[in-house]
Amino acid sequence: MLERLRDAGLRPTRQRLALARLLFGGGNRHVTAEQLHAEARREEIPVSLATIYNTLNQFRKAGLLREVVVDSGRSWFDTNLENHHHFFHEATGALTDFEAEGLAVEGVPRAPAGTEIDRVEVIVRLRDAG
Amino acid sequence: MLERLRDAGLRPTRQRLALARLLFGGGNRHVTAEQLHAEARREEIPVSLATIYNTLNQFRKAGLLREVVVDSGRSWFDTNLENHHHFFHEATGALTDFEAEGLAVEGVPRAPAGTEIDRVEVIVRLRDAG
DNA sequence: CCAATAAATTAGAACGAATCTAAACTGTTG
DNA sequence: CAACAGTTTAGATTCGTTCTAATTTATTGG
Ligand SMILES: [Mn+2]
Ligand SMILES: [Mn+2]
Ligand SMILES: [Zn+2]
Ligand SMILES: [Zn+2]
Repeated sequence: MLERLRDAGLRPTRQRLALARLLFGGGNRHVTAEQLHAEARREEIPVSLATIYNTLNQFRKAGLLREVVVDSGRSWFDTNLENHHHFFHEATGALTDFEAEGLAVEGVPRAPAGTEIDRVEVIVRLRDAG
Repeated sequence: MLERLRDAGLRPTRQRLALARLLFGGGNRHVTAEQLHAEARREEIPVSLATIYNTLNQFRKAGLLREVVVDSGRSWFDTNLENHHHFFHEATGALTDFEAEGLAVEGVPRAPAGTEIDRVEVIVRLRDAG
């Protein structure tokens, strides 16, 4: 973790180390700022909400996290940096990955003049079956 | 317009009629609540911001508008109900349509148990060329 | 037409997510 | 270890959106 932070040009402070452990210590995950803050409190890591926001944004800028926009109103952060897409279940707010391998998006038009394609994002919105 | 509102089960009030004219009177468009409110003021249509929000949400529920989520923090409403997708230019906030004809999304995995696919949304994020 | 009634609109308060401020604290360097 | 830049923090602030409760308006059936 220490290495990872240093490589990203971020001082390995207590808070950043603890949050990096929560975020990257297990498998891949999606979190909101409030969720991560609650989790830190549970683990008795003393960290303010302001620092949670600072850290998530710094990690994102450093390329350690991605942001996923599925719902206006709150931001999700994603530790999975692989090429992948998302299911989003409106009813429950559940956000899950699916691999981009096997998925083909064909026939995307040319980008408007002066711009180029940064990313093609696919969001599969789910509803309850029935 | 009157018909359209009645068919949607919405009383054709002054405000709804005026807003429907702004939204559906010309070609297709994308608006935020604040944008529509500013436009109404310019046209000297007396309508409160609360009514703008009420109306946009009622129109969306009635299927007269779609919501487009490209940025956490503000909602976009879209008068284009055809099957289409979006370019989003992060730098400028410009949101533009492209037709779904010619676009193929293949290999979308099966929906998780208990759910079914509602919509497959493609967002092409743009950056400045260079 | 005119009540009577239900529905819609409104100003302003409230809310939730996110950012900002400026003061205290901590990691790094020499 | 001293000095300094970088970081954290509580609390204030901002912004988009929703809520509240009082007023106004549309509809209906007499
Ligand atoms: Mn929403
Ligand atoms: Mn954003
Ligand atoms: Zn993901
Ligand atoms: Zn559109």
